[in-house]
Amino acid sequence: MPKKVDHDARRRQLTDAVCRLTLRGGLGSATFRQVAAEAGVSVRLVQYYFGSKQGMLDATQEHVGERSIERLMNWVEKTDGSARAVLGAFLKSFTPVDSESKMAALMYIALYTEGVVVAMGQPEANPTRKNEVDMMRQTVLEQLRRGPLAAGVDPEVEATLLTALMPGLGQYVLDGTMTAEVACATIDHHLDRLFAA
Amino acid sequence: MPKKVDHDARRRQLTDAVCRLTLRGGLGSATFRQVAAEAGVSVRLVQYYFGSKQGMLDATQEHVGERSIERLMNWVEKTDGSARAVLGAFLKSFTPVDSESKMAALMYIALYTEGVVVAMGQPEANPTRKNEVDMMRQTVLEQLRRGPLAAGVDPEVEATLLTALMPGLGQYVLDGTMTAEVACATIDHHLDRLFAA
DNA sequence: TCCGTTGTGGTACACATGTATCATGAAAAC
DNA sequence: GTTTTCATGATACATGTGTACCACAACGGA
Repeated sequence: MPKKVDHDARRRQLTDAVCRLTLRGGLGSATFRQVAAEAGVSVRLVQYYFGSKQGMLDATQEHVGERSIERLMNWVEKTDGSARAVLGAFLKSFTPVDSESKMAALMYIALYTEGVVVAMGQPEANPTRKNEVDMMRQTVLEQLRRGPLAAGVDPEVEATLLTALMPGLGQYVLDGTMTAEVACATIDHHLDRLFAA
Repeated sequence: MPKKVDHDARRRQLTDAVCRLTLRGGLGSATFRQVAAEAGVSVRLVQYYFGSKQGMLDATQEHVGERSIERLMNWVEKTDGSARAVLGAFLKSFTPVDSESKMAALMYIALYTEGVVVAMGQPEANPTRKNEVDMMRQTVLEQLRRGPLAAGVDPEVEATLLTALMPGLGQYVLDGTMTAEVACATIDHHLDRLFAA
């Protein structure tokens, strides 16, 4: 095999370009030509690595997801390990605080919007999203069950509520409706109510 | 002036076509030619009524917003007028239960996604969205203040939390992650906690 | 040394899109 | 009845898009 080339590094370089372009100008700006120009390579190359445009978008989505998980793990490791702290770190990792997480949240919104739309016609056609959200809810549920919870708190219902709270907070921080600090404070306030002092 | 024509009716006919097309196939399907074909008119006509494509999308957004408000008013009028009931009706009106509200939620997501993206670069460039969310939060806040609230409930913080909760619930119902019943039950559960029995 | 596989560039093609232009019908105003 | 103004139609145009095709460079194996 000729020409030793780190395939994964190349792919990451290209998906990074996709992210930067999407950040300014929206998903519509992520065209083959623009991506090639942004990454400083030829159109043929991005075509070579992803085959089709959908392949490019899929790879980008996957790449962003991996980085989000890494970021999440870092946040969780810095806690004292209590359910309250771990859950707070977990939820706050979905709030766009720096440029990195901003990009992640934005890519999440941009990429999944189309998915939601096309999934409307044929239900059960897009199982990836459902599984992801279920996993998120499951994680929240596990931490809630570790307790100690305040009296009368139902972990199942609260897990659903917390999971549903995240997209809205992310959106509002992104578009400037509220600051990241307010979003985090809202999370903390609610967690304080759920957990026993 | 010749040829009596109900301009508003025509515009509504066209924006309805935009909605139907967006429903299946996403916003990308809402092209001049497709809209014209869906509405059974010529391309020139839709061009005549909206000028540019952005004008068409803006008009659609406005149209969807008006219908959502009408629907909301209907829901609120059916309540007993208590703060708890009005707030419940208000929040549930954002949950996509039938095809009408599904379309509204989906158009909301599809149309505002681009707005969020372009607003990232220049903050304060998209005041419409912020004002809308602020108004929603203001409405929630007013109802919360009417009480009676449970002990230790801060209306300001709870208004923020409730406002942020809506987009997520809407999304999850749309993509099939949860049913509309679960979403409404989650809202009720939380409101029961906030309001004094 | 030569060869074949792999990586990369340049470019052409078919197509869809937004918009502009030209043309026509239709009805009110005079 | 003529004219003017509004509403609508058909179509042309420039552009940007995804993708396919052809050519070549580079490097590992024979």
